[in-house]
Amino acid sequence: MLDIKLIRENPDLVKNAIENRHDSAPIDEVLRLDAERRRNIVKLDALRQERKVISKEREKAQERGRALRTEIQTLEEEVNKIDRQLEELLLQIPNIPQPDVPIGKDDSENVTVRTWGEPKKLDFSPLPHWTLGENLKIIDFERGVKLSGSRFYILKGMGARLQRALITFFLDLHTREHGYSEIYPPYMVKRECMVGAGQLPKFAENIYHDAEEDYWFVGTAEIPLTNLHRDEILTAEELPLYYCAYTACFRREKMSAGKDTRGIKRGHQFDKVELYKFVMPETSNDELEKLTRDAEDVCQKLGLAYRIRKLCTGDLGFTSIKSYDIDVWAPGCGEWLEVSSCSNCGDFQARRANVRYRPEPNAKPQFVHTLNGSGLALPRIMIAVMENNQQADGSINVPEVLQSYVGAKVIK
RNA sequence: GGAGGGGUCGCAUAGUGGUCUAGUGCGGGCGCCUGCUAAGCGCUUUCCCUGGGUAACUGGGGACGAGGGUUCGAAUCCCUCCCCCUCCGCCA
Repeated sequence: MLDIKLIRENPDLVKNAIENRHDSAPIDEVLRLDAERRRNIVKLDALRQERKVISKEREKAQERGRALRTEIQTLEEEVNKIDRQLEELLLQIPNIPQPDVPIGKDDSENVTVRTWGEPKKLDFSPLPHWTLGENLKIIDFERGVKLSGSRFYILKGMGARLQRALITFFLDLHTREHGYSEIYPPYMVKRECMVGAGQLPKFAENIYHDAEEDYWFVGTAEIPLTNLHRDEILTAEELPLYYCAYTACFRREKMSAGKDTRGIKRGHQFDKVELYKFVMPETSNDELEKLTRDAEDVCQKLGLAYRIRKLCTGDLGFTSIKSYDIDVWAPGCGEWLEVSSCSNCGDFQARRANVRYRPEPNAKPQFVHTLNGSGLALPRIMIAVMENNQQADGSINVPEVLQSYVGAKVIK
C-alpha cells in the first residue's frame, strides 16, 4: 500500500509510475475520497468534543446529548463508509518502481545485468526432462493426473529423493553460510495475511481458498513470512532479520491457462525455499544485491549457467520497487527457466502488514523495508539439474554438492 | 465439539456507569549524585487519526482482543465473533 500522503502531495508522480507499469488506478477518486474523509473528520471531532463537555453536566444536557448522539452516529457511519472505499482503492494501487528500473512494456524489455557460466552444449541431442523423467521412472505424469487432474505429477524413487535433497541443500546453505534463520510456517493463512503480503484483494482468482473456514493456501512462503511480524514494532538492534522457509506453494494458474502445460515447469502445487528480509529503509537496496547473490550462490554450487535480469516497469511485480530474476539454462527444453525473482518491496508490504521499527529508543516508529526472493524454486531447478547433467545413455549425473544428500552419484 | 475461567499502555497488575485526563510496580530513556559499578534521587516513557503554523511548536479526536448495541456519558452493562488457559471428548 502506498502512503496516502504521498498520493496527496505527489499525485502526478504516482500516476506516472502506474502508467510506466502499464497498469491503471483511480488516483483522482482516491484524492476526492481523501479530501471528503478529512472534512468529515474535522466535523466529527468537533461534535465528539462537545459531547465530552456536555456529558460532564449530567442530567442538565440530556436533550442536546441525544441530538448529538444521532449526529455523531450519522457522521461516524459516513466516515466508516469512506474509509472502506478508500482502503479498497488504496489496496489496488501497485508500488512505485525505483528510478533505476528500466521503463518497458513487458518481459522483452528486461535487461540482462550479468551472466554466469556458459549455457551447456551436449555432444548428443539432449532430451527434455519429461522424457528423461519417464524413462528413468522418477516422474509419473499419468498417475498425477489420475489423482488430482491436469498440472499434477508424482515424483518417485530417486526423483522424490532428488527433490528432497535439493530442499535440504538449499536450507543448509542459507542457514549455515548466508545467515538466514529457518522458519517452518503454516501453508494456510488468514485473509489478512493475504492482504498484508499484497495477494488480496487484487489476485484472488489465482489463490486456493477454503470458504468454510476462510483459510487461504499460500502461493509462496513470502506470505507467511511477511506476516511474521505483523502489527509489531521492532527495535533497531533486531534489524536486519533474515528468514528462509521451505513450503509447498499452491497456485490456481488461472491467468496462465494453457501455458507451459508440458512437464513439471508450472503446476498447481510446487515446492520452494524462500528468502525473506526485514531491514532498515536506507539499507534495502544493498540488501537486495546481497539477497540476489545468496540465491545465485545456489546456482553456482550446482554448476548451472544463469543470467540475471533486471525487470522493467511493465514486468515488475505488484508489490515490488525493483526486482532481479534469475534464469537458468535448460538444454533439454531449450529455454531459460525463471528459478528466482528477488524483489525489494520498500515499505509497501510493511505498511499493509503494519511492521515497524523504532530507529532510536524513544523515537517514533517507522515502517521497515521488506525483501523476498526464491532460493530457489524446485521443479524448475529439478528440470535444470536433470537436463544439464543428462548423459548419452539417459542417466543423470548427480552434482557433487548433492551427492551426499542423494546418496548416489548417478540416477539411472 | 462440550463445560468453566480469562484477554487493560513492553512485562506484571489495579480498575464493576461520571474524580480514568487509564493508576501502580518492573523494564526503557534523560539528568543529578558518585574513585568505578551498583544503589539512591528527580524527570520522562503507548499507538493511530486530524486541525493550525515555513518551522520550533501547538490544539482536538480515537483506541482497554475485534465488531455491534444500551446510555446524556462505557475499560466497566448487553449481544456476536476471535484468541489464550483448565477439564472432558476426539485424534496423528
